[in-house]
Formats: sequence, C-alpha cells, structure tokens
Amino acid sequence: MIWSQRPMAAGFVAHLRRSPDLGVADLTALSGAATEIRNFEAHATIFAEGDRGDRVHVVLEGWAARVKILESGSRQIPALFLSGDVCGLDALYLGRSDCAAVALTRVTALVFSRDEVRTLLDRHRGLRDAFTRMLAVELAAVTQWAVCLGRASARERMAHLLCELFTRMDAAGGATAKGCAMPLTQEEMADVLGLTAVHVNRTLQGMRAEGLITLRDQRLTIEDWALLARAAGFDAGYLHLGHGPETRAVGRSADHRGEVGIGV
Amino acid sequence: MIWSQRPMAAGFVAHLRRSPDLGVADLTALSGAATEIRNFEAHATIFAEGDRGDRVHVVLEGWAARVKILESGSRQIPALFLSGDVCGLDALYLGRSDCAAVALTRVTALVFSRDEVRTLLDRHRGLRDAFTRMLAVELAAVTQWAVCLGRASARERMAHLLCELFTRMDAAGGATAKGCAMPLTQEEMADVLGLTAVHVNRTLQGMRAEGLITLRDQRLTIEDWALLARAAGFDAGYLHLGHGPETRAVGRSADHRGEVGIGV
DNA sequence: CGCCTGGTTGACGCTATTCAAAAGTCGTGG
DNA sequence: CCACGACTTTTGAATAGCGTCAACCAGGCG
Repeated sequence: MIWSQRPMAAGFVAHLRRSPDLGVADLTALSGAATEIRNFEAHATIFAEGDRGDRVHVVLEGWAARVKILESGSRQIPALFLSGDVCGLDALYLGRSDCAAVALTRVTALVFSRDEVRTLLDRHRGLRDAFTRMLAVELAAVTQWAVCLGRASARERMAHLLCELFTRMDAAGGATAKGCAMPLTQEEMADVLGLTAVHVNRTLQGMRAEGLITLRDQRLTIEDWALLARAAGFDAGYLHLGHGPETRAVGRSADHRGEVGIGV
Repeated sequence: MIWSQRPMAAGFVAHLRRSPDLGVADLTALSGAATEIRNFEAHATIFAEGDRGDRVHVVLEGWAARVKILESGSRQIPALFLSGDVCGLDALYLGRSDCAAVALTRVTALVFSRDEVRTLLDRHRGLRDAFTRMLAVELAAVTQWAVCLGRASARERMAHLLCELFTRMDAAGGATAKGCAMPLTQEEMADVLGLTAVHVNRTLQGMRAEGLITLRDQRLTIEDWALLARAAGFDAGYLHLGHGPETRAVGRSADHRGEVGIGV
C-alpha cells in the first residue's frame, strides 16, 4: 500500500498542505518515494545525538520527543513529535543532529532516506516550501517553549503544555471535543516543563481540584478551555495551524470530528 | 557601494559560506540585490509581533534580539542577533512573525525586501540552501537555550550565555583572544536567562570573585575559558560554526585575529 | 544641579527541589 | 490465584535557590 493512503498519514499530509503553494504533483511525487514503515518500542532511540541523520522519520502513531541529557543526568525534552510530525528536519538540513530523539510510546514511523528527500525537494518547489515551512514552524514552537521555560510559573507552563498538546492533537484529527490521549508520564511532563516529577504531580493536583482538567488513564479531558487557556496565556498562533491568513484568536471551535484516538 | 564590500558584511558572508554548495554566482546574485542600510536606535523596534515581515534584516553592527512580553509584563529574550546574523528568517518563511525584534544597542542593518529574497532563493539553489541552513541553525540554537532554561542553574546558564556570546563574536571576527564586547545590561541578560536582574548581578559577582571572568565597561574578558566552559557544560557544536565535517570539541584556539570591536 | 539609567547590596519570602516513604498499577511467572 | 518486581503516582517535611522589595550608589546628560 502506498503510504499516503494510510489513514494515519493524514496528519502529515495536513502539515504539508498548510504550505499555500503545494500542488497535487508535489504530493504525488512524495507519495512515490521509497519508504519503509518502522516500529519503535517505548523508550527506543530513533536517532542518537550526533547522528548523521540519513533518514527522515514521520510519526504516524504514538509520541516521540527530542531529548537532551546534561552531565548532571537531568533530562530536558525541548520538543514533542505527535502524529504527522516530522522528526529530524534539523539533521536533514544540517547533516547532523544536536539532539537525540526517542519514542515515548510505541511509535509507528514512516521512514524516508535523506538523500531521496533532498532530491525530491530539489525538484519540487512545493515540497521544498512545505518542508521549509515545517522547519520554521518547529522554530516558532521551540521559541515559544523557551519563553515559557524562562518566564512562566509551573502552573502556567503546565496549562500551556496541555493547551498545546490538545490543540495539536486536534489538528492531527486525534482529539474529541473536550479531550485527547495523553500518554506522557508525570516524569516525562517534568522533563518537558523543566520541573521535577514531584512538582508536576502537585501542580496537576491543583488544576484538578479547580476543575480545570481531568487526567486519568492516559487521557486528558479539558473541563474548562477558557480558564485553562487564560491560565496558560495560550494563543495557538505560534503553532501555525490556521488555514486562513495566518491569524487565529484564542479559543477554538469544537466541530465535526469523530473519536479517533492515537496510540490506541 | 555594493553592500558585500562593506567590511561589516563579513560575518553575514561567513554564515552563508558555511553552506557547502554556495558558489560565487550565488554570492554575486545576492550582492546585486537591492538593499538599503537602515539604522535603529537602541530600544527601537525592528519589527513587531505579528508583523508580516516584508523585510529581511541582516545585522551589520550592534546587537538585536527577539523579545516576547507576557501579560504579566515580564519579558523573555529567546534569541540574540549579532553582527552577520539574519533577523526575520521565520517571517520570511511563514509570512508572519510570532515574536517582535528590537535593537538592544544602536544597530546598523542591511535590509532586503522579502519578495526579492524569495525570488533569489527560487533561482539560486546555493542561496536557498544557505538560508535554510541558517534557519536550521537558529532552531538548533533556540533548542539549546530551551534546554538551559529548563535544566540549568543560574550560574550554569550565565556561564553558557557568556561562552556562546564569545564564541559567536569570535566567529564574526569581533573578538580578541580573551574577550569581546558585551553591551547587554544586566536586565537584558536577565531576560535572556530567565532570571531577575538582581540575581544576574549576584551570579556575576560570584563568577568575578572566582576569577572566571571580568565584565566591565561593556567588555567581557574570559579569564579562564576551560573553567567557564566546564561550569556551563558548553559545547559549541550546536552553533554549527565549524568549517570541517561538523564536529568540534569543547575548547577553542586563540589565533590570528585583530582587535575588531562591535558597536565601537 | 537634578534626573535617569544601570549596578550593587541587604532582608525576607515564596516557589520549586530534595529526600524519603507509602500506595497504586501493571505485567510476569509460579 | 497470589506473589513479585518495576514503574508510576502520591504525600510529607525540610531546604535551597531565586524572587521581591527596598534602598543606595555611580555615572552621564540636559
């Protein structure tokens, strides 16, 4: 089966299509590329720090993350990859990755060879723009995280993370009106948020007690989006998911989607 | 005078040349682009948050920064632009900037129109690669900062910032063997480091007392590079300044450079 | 001279960390 | 079925790191 017909590839195609000039021919060319489906167990390394990045991975199912481990042994997760996200754009353009990537859950990934992707990007302007756009969006997302890590409290960061994850899951078709899958352990959340697992636990307790969220059995339910977004200072603009002229207010519309879980 | 003959453009050209396939024709094409030299006073806005980014700025002299101001009024600086750095790559590819940019000192910038740059990138593969590479390097740099902000202590972050700034200034030809210009106020450093100005002051006092650095009259002198880099856990790899096969150890070689100050 | 910006210092308080331990959850094997 | 171990969540108590508030000093400039 051609990869683009896999239902889980929808998120990836949606990312590509956000580039305004992407044409059908571009997608056809990409569909024809040689690919391989690869599975990673939870905690498996997708690529190591310093890896040459000969392969570009697209997450189809499951969650992956960039990780950096300091000498002290503490770990920071500067980026999460959800369904549809491309993992290894930096290595694609730089020929080396500064940051390892690991699977957080079981991950199914679509694997392209770097050389083939490069050839495709050379020949197809629409694909080129789409990939560069994804790189720029990744920059915008990490920038927003740096701002949160530098200036937001534990509570604000947590609220922001949950808002971002829900928004991204929604965009990938993996959310219901009020919630989505949330397979991260509290320790992994701590590594994203720059906190300890203990403090993550207390912060979550607080948010639960206030009726902002429910988080149970790997599933996040947002009980009060307006309050949560306000607590986070969340504005989805930096994710660049909008279809229109790149403007989007806080808030969202719960619409027409069905129950499509991720990693289930 | 054609901009590429300006002595201050050397840093920009050096950044471009780090892309392996950049040819003379590419540089010639870029040299021929219509440009304008624009000066910004300290604290002037180069572009605002949400700006469409019709112009791409290249810093020739002075320091600029990306800034994000939260509702609480606190400010975070997720990126600094030094001599030779391109300011506005995100808007170039996304058509909108999520983050304002301001001049921290007096800044002299080379201004290209976005449309002209896009046309050039379309026609010249070498330029295209070079610009995309710069975007990827910016991603790598912000990622490294996110890691520091999340997991490093005040002291480690400060040491890391000073190591990075010195290394970048050196690469731009603006450093001597032991030091470089450092025009940031302690409050601006605090906004980079995610700290308060008071704590920045105390952290600097500590590092001075230990003989790691001297910081006086807008000038940084690194008294013990090995100790400072160790305190920071600094490895310059993420800056992607290397000429060779993208590998570079900690440490550096003090060499052949003269006294070329920035903003003097 | 007075004002303004930037640097310095002290006292105090809060946020998040650290250390420690207990309880819940899951898969595995007897 | 229960026992077991590994992992995760939860809770408590003590502490450290950094923030807050406030004051004072130094230099530059109108």
